[in-house]
Amino acid sequence: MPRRVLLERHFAAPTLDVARALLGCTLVHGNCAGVIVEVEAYGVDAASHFVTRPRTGAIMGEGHGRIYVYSIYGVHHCLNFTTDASGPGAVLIRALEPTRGIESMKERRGSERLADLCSGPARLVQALAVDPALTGRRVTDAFEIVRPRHAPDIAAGPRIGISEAKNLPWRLVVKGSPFLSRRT
DNA sequence: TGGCCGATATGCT
DNA sequence: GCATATCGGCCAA
Repeated sequence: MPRRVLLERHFAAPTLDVARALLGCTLVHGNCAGVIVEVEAYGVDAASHFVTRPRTGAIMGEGHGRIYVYSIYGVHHCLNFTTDASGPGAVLIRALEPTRGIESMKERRGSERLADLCSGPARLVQALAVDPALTGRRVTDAFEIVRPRHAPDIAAGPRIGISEAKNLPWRLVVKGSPFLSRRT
């Protein structure tokens, strides 16, 4: 049975295509894993770190298939994978359905409730113990991303928590998942 | 060097 | 639904 693992070249596609492909995939990091149920695409739009954080966000334009972990509101960190061989881009991982290492996740998160472990970009970074120092490394060095047998049903809407470019429907979710960061 | 703002999470009303 | 902690990144001065 073939392993359906994403390779560096899969991140070379346009950002929205990569975002769609990531939904439903199992993201493995250390002893923990979860199914990706919510992502957001960022390019050169007004809400993108490539524009608003020209120094740290420059990594979005320096190749694809790289890890970009940024800090926000002081104590939080969020995980992105860079995309698009022909321009700046990244996909923000916003929520997972926890599948493996759940006891570790509960300890790190200080919560027993399954839906609180990875339902938010900073929550999943804490649950999986993603190290911000991984920024710049290859995605495949620190993560294994396994495709689902069947593509999930996807819904799109505006991205969360931004003040610019609110109209772009670049937040993609697995339709009906109870593990989203917000109800749709 | 100071000040502003943010791709958030949490707790309270 | 709303307030706010908390500090890195950025830029103006």
